[in-house]
Amino acid sequence: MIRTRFAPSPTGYLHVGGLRTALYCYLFAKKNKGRFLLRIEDTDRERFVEGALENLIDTLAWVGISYDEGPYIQSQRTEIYREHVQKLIDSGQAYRCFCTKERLDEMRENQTKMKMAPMYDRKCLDLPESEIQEKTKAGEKFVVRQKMPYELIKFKDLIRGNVQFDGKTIDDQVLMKSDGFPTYHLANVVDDHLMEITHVIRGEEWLPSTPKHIALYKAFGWQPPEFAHLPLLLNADRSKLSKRQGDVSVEDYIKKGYLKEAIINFVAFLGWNPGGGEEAEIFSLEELEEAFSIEKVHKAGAIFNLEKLDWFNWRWKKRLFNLELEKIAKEIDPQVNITSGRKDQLNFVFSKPENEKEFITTRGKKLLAMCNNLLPKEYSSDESKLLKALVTIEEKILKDPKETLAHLNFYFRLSDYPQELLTHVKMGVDLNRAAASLKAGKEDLEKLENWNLQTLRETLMKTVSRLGVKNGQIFWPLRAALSGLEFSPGVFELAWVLGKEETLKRIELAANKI
RNA sequence: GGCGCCAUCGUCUAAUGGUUAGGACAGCGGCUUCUCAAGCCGUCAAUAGGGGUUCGAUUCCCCUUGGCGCUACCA
Repeated sequence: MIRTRFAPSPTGYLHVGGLRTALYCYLFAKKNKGRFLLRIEDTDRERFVEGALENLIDTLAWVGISYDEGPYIQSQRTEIYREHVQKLIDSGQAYRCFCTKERLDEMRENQTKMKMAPMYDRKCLDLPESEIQEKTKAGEKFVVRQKMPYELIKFKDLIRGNVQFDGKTIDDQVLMKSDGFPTYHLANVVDDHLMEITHVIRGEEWLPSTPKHIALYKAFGWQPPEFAHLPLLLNADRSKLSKRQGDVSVEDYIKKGYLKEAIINFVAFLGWNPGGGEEAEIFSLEELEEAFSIEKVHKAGAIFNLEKLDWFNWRWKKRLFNLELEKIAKEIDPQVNITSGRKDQLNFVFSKPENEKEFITTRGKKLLAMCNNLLPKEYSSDESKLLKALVTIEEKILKDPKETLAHLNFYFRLSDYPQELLTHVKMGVDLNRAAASLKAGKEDLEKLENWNLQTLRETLMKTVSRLGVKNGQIFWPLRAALSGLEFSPGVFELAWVLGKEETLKRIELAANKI
């Protein structure tokens, strides 16, 4: 039975690198029908942050990564570590060290000066028992250090292959701090063994510590688990992803409105991909569970590139929204014909016009819900108009609901605009052309009785052919007249939302400007 | 400094001892019932350098270079 764990220290919020580690641990367990557990490594009391644990748990739940066991809290297990370190002392594989911080600092400084690697000089390694008793009785503080074996330590990393370190170059690691709390190295090894972790999947920054851990397993007489060291997530300058160069906490991205699907998808593909020539990139968590394999994880670090995140986010927004639209359409009209002409772009053909109307209403209400409290109340007085208007700016709302009002205002309040807006040099629309187009458009629209998207399009296309000009030469002045804006939805949509009366009024107004 | 890890387009990456080295993002260009956007199509763009092994290497090996990580009573 495969067992993995995510073992963060609650020193703040969940880091995106941590999220990816958690995700890979989770995916590996799922893929292999194993179990995934959460363990909180809070043995550093100085770095304890109030609320960090709750935040961590909430964030994991939000993205949909669930654990089968835990959370286990290391600070509640200190007795276990104490017992275990005692075994190591008894068997001579760890020893008490009474050296003061001052002595250690001085020692390291000297070593550095002499171009030597700073390492503990083992002053306390062979302290006589009597002296230990004496110092302890006198209340002297001490730590427990691991007696690092001076031998070659080899192991096979699932991602990196064979790796080896010379024990002689590795410091006698502190296992137990003077405050009675274990260090990461001890607690981690003890817990991983006790919790029967089969695969330790963690960030690459732990690779140099792995020989210490292997030595510890050996000292305890335990079988070490498999190790897999994940490539780092990087800043744009290729340094380890840090707060200084942008947002690193998952919560920051949640706040910015990124979807969990997008965050998961993006992070999963940073350092991993399904391989085998697979070119699809949009994967749900469930699909990732199926596709994941640790062998396909990269060795090199990956830059955390927000542009790609934005793309994933957009794809997921569209996909999720379309899924809902499809559901709504089918509920309204089981006979509805849905075609996806373009990527992520659905066309709905209903069997009855009433169904289409209802669909637009429901669709509009959905959009309204996304930005409701951002709109002035008076806009709701003509609900039908508001809902239609929302549908015409659907994509903008999906992009950023906070911007809805900016895209919507002109439907309700036409602001004054300069005469030149009605012209367009590139399309060959001067004032004369604009005036003629407005006049022709108004004439044809006045005659139109059945006012809908379809008929509006037909009518105005006829206007174009009647005058024998290019589309834009008719549409641009009309669109400008109806919106009073440089950018807006298309002219058919505008006329459709505004209704006949308001449409003609706005065209008249524009014509009077010339 | 010591120890270790890593190296394909700007970025994320695919593939293979023999390919026109593929895709995606970004960029650029174009298309569409007008503008912005979206979408579609196209385009630019890479095997760090040097040695080997081999008929042939981007792929395997070595060196160099570069990048990164670790080097705490932090994790």
